[in-house]
Amino acid sequence: MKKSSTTESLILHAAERIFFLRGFDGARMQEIADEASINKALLHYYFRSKERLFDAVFEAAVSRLLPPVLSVLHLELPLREKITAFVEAYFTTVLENPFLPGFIVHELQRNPAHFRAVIAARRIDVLETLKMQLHEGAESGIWRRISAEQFMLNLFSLCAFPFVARQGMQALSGKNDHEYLLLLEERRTLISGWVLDMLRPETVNVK
Amino acid sequence: MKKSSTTESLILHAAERIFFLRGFDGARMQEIADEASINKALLHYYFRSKERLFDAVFEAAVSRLLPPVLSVLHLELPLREKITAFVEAYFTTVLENPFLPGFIVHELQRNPAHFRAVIAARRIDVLETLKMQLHEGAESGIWRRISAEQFMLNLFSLCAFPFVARQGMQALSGKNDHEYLLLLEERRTLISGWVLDMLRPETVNVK
DNA sequence: TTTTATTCTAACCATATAGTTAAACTTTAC
DNA sequence: GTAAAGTTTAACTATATGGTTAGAATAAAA
Repeated sequence: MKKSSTTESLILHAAERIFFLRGFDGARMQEIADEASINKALLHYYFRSKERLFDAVFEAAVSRLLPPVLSVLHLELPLREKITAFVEAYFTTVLENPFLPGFIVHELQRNPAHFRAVIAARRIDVLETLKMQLHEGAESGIWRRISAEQFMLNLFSLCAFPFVARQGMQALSGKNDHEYLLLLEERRTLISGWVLDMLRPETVNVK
Repeated sequence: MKKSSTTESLILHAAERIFFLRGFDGARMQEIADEASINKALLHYYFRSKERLFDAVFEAAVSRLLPPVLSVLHLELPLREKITAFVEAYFTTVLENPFLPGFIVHELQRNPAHFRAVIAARRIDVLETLKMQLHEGAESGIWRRISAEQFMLNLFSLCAFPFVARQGMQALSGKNDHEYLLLLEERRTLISGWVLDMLRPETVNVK
């Protein structure tokens, strides 16, 4: 049973490349088979159907992105460090899988229930810890009052959107792939500062 | 030739609903025909092929989003007002077409050249004016030094991502449709403040 | 070595889908 | 009112696609 496991992961990796690139509807089983250099029937031998193969890929994708990224939000860390840790975790993970965010975002639209199910199954609660921490910070006057939801949206937006809309941003900015990567690396060092700026208590009339 | 123009826009609207929801690959010509309550052959009579019909929808979509949103960036306005105007334009447009951002983002991934072509054809240059304005602001010490690209990314990210990843954010936050809309309306009033926070010259050790 | 279970393939099937055609219906022009 | 042009439809075609099957090749067990 040595061969089976390697073939299975061979298929999974090929399917991942194709599904990441084309989404569920755009992907062809034949193309996945070709990508894996195997017969199309073998796909069905290992994963009964296109749906199941896709589910496996999606599950793996979510597993690769969410845990490393969301777990830092629960750590016992000052907000400042937590933000930096989040940004680092996000960029590290996503720079290794640049199509991941777009893939997930598209599946979010295609089949919202799918993602909900995955989230529910993992009992993920991102906001719990964050809410407390932000509340405390606001009470003690260190941070501006902001809902955990808006804070999360800001953090996610600044990190994820440049990947999700990469092609569009490149088109608008005229940057080539290399230049855009530099831009992303620069962001990696800047985002946590920006997020903290948004948290700083409002200064009175900076002019 | 009265009927033709109404039928054409009837088809376009139906196609828009379906393409927005399912993307090019997920959409079926039959479903579009049903949505428009017409015969499938009529789609081909008005728009030779699925590709052409999609192109028409995409062109219309880009036309609806980009001009109102990007044009404000060229106005002779102080940065502060410009940012507010941008956010207002974005939310006004997108709240009327909630699937627009996701649709464009997906097409960006599926066929990057398509968007590039549209941008090129319109000779859009978002950064030109912005660069000067940010440079002047930085020279005079009013604003922090930041590249126009990063600034644009920040602005776009904070506005667009909550729409693009709406289903995911709702899943993570547990908000229902109505609650999420409230969150978006709240953002609409907050984003320009945040963007300005990110622009404010770095204060020395706020602790 | 022989038998059995597993892994893999070529050829096939059923169906869904984009696109076509020929004819009917409707509007416009005269 | 009639002919021509434009619009719409039912029925059809060709093909792409997900999935199946029967059997070959390979590995494991005896």
